[in-house]
Amino acid sequence: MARHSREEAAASRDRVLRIASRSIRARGIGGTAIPAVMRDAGLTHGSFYAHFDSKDALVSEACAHAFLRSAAVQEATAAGSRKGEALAAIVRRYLTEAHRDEPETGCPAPALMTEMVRQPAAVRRAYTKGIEDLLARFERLSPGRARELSPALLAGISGAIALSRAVDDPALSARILRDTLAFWTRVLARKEGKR
Amino acid sequence: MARHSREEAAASRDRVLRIASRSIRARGIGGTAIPAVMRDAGLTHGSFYAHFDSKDALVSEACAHAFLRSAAVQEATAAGSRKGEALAAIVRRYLTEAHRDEPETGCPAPALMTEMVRQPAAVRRAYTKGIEDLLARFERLSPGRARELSPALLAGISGAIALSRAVDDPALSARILRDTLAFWTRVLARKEGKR
DNA sequence: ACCGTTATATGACGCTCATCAGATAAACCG
DNA sequence: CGGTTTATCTGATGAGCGTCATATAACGGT
Repeated sequence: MARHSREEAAASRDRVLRIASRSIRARGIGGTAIPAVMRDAGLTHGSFYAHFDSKDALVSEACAHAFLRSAAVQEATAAGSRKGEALAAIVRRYLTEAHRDEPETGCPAPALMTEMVRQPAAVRRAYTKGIEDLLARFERLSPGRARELSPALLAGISGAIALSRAVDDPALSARILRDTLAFWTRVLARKEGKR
Repeated sequence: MARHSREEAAASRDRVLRIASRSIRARGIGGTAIPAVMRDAGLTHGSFYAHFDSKDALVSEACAHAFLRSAAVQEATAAGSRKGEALAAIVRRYLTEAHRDEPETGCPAPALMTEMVRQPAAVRRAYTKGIEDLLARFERLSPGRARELSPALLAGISGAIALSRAVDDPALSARILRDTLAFWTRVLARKEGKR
């Protein structure tokens, strides 16, 4: 009911941000309501504006946060794979049923793809920054000179995750993941072979 | 204010459906409001339920309608291209800035991708049917035996359109379209070469 | 000519949302 | 210790939503 200490307040803010970051991936931006986020954080809705200027400000930060977490996972995957196969390892981990079924901890790129067009400038900026970083990582890890391949790869795997979630037939959903993984694995192996 | 004739009523229903079909692609499903659709159709909100059982029923029909219109465009493109190059022609037409900038008349696959997970059964069914038909068309038009390539292709081009719309940097948006088109054109040409 | 049907319109219901105003009380700071 | 700051709560505002109840009046069939 009353005020918290600096650290407690910072922890509250962090909790709200983390919950929002998961919520926008699981329920979308439009489906993320401030009252629900605050309730999940163990607070009442009114205190929201003590921490953030607006919903847009929260969503911008939450979006950036989601990309950061996702980036950490990818870097860890890259670090745990053999030289030149890092990108293939990332793709292999990306196109799984686990990733499909857990959007709230997954990559924000496919989760927010279609909603972004209609978001205010600050939110789109955060998303674009995340996409730029993703592409830069792909280019850095590309075997051979496959720079122009990165956008097609990102579009391909994020599109596959989004589609596999959208479709209501489990067999079709699995096929989308499986065939897309097989395709890109072959493409990346060929690039690797070529040096 | 009063009743219309059978034909006029059917025309009203059709108008509502067509407007909804455009609206879900441009504004999303959550962003499509019945009052707005009815206003655009020149009616008041209350008469909506004389034509449709619920918003979900409207969205289901609108989704199916959007896939049908999009299919007609693709079939026309295929018919106007040389044998074996139909798929490449479809992709070339798909990955354009015009398609990116006109979602309301474009393919519903990228427009609704991320919202579908959270839709009721009937709506997801309509979307899945549309995706199945799309994949079947791609397989039918595939040069050589590129059947397992279709899901990766659909994910790749719909993901590219969605990403190119999401991003706020025009240069990046254009690059996503250009590089993805170049990549798939090369892939399809190789398959064609192989017979 | 009539009457049941129905495509519209008006208006209301209950809900949820983003945002803000005011009060409270604990934390911070001198 | 005293005064100020501020994290939180309660509650309100106004808007928009999907849905439905009711009324109207023209249509369609008899």
